[in-house]
Amino acid sequence: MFYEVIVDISNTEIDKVFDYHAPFDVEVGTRVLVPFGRRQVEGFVVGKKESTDCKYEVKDIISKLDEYPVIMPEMLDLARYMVTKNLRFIDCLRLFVPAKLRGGRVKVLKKNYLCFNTDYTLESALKEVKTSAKAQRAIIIRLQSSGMEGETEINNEYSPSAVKALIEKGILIRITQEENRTPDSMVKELKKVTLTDEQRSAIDAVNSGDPGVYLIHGVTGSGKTEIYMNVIEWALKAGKTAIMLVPEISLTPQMHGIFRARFGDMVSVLHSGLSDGERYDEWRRLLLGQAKVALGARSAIFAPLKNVGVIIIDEEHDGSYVSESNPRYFTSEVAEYRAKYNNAKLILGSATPALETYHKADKGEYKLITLRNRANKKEMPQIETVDMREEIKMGNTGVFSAPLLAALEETLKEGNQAMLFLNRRGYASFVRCRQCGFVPRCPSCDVSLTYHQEDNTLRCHYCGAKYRAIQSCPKCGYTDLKEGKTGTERVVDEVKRMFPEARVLRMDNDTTKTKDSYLEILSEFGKGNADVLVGTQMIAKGHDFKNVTLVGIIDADLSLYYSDYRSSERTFQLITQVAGRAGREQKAGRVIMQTYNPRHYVYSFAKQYDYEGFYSKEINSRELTKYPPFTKIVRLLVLAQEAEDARRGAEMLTAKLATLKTKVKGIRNLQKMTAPIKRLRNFYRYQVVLWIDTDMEEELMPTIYQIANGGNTDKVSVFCEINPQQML
DNA sequence: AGCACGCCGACT
DNA sequence: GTCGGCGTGCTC
Repeated sequence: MFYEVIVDISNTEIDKVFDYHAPFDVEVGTRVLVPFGRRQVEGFVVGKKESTDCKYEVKDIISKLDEYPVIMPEMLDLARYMVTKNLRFIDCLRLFVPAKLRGGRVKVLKKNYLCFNTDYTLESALKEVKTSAKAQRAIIIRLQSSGMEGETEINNEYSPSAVKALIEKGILIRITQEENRTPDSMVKELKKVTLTDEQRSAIDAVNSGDPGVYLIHGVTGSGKTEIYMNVIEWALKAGKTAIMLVPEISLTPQMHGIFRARFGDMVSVLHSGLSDGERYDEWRRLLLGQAKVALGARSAIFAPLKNVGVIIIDEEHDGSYVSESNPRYFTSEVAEYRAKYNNAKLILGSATPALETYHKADKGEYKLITLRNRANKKEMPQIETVDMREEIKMGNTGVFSAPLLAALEETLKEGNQAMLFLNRRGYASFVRCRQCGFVPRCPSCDVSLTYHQEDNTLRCHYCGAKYRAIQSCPKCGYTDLKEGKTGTERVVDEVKRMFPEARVLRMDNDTTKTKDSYLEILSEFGKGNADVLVGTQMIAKGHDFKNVTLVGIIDADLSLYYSDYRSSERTFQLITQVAGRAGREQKAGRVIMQTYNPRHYVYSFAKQYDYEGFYSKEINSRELTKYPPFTKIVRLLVLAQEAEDARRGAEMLTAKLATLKTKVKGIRNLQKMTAPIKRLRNFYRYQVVLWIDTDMEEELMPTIYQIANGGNTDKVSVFCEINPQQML
């Protein structure tokens, strides 16, 4: 037999099938050790055949590395599909398998058990040991009744020597079993919930419906999680399995707890916080069918489950579902592929669906289920806008408007909590000399540096470089420096200045460097050990604090100013999400939103929680301007150390694409320009952007990828993205 | 990716 | 004279 092997080396040149021979049988999907050039490497068997047309000398596989295939046929097909999206085969395979497995680093946790030998009865066993051997007699009595217990437990309770003696006599038998390391979760009580009519009919619609894609559009607090769990239950009852995806940040211990309480050992949790060992164990439980529900972030879409009945993507619009680097993939595309393969249902849930998703539901490609009411019947908090231009006219140039300040004071007086949201970290976005206008910039990037007060540094938010803050202008020596736009640090400062007795916590990229720190901050706040939580984006998501009665949005316009076709959509989603943090339980909440642009349509729709209204306005303008979902934007990013190389690379690509544009139909527009950030980490950046008809993607992309990849040289690298999340 | 082959500079 | 610099080419 001949075998097709993909070697475990992530390099485009080598990312192809190599034929090997083996005197023994190897199943497709197994990892093997093969001779490769003058060395030995690991590889994956992806095919099997009777003969080979290989012109080289075909070498023999050295050995199998797994007892059973670790990649199922479905996943091999998936990898072949992903290869058409310009991904390397090996990078896909690596996604499917825990890192622990590769490089022969698998260590299975083993545990010894002691078992009473049933050839003996209690009496006959006791006869074998002297009456003076108290420990041995006690162990016999204990094990005879319990049958089997952990060796370490018995050793600790009695004595290892007694155990050893009993094993030697043959009264006890030692059994070694493989153990799974189970990640900790807060085990929640299984709450009996009564479903609302809306939830009931949503569940019925999904469970009695055909395979396909369902969009559950439900306001925050409409009880989507309950719906998901019911649908999963239904899949399990039908003998199928389920995948549940949530944004990385919402994978809190509470979330595991809810699922563990409902599904017990059937769930396997996969997320970035797991140790290699834990991840491997959870993965293996899925592969071996010991667990049937995979709960996790983005990468859990690759869970090794057979016979998937339902895939759920919660908070479908969340940006974390698009992988930005290395193997770039869209979770939703992979999910649709797997759902189709398994004839399963794909459920997308969100309070603010991505415009493209809602558009598909609108066209009838997806089945739309709408939940208009919160499960607990509570009203959504009132959103008030404050016109910051008026504040300035009245002489208030501070961070907080008068209404927000008053609301903050009231909240603190009543002993409630407040959340202040500002999507900009640091203290001030830049510093500028008032005399000569000098602004410190990053030496390796084309951006200005952000001032961080906590360690008195100037930092580049793009490459991470840190410099000592300046006291005076290095150009003219003037010491009066103006600070740029306010960041979270400054907001904390201001709150402390205005309310010295208030306890303030800050949550942003700078305060959550370790993987657990964000959970720590949230739990501190949840326990009531702080009155105000100031934070970026990351405080916006799915955490319920019952004492939060005020949410302040410091600068609502921030996400509106990005020159990005999605900026309105993002702003709408962000406001809705942040607003949802106020008044989750008994207490009523209010939201105060500061803006310089109060008449922008995003705000009027967001205030009314009118997603449909926003959608129809926005979709119209997308249609007029021919932006997604009416086209796909393809961006080729060209990077080089020398500006001239990057420019020439972009020029060459533009020429080729322009020729293509004249030959095929479906390319609407083509532009070459410098990237919005002209230089990053010492690389000059140019981009070629093209707008292609949505239905032409499959036809055009292979050629476009080919052109893009052809632009790579020893000096120039080209990256190709479809509908990039943000164009830096 | 790695590892070897290969063809030019300053050293015991 | 050699040791070693990293360019380039190949891997079933």
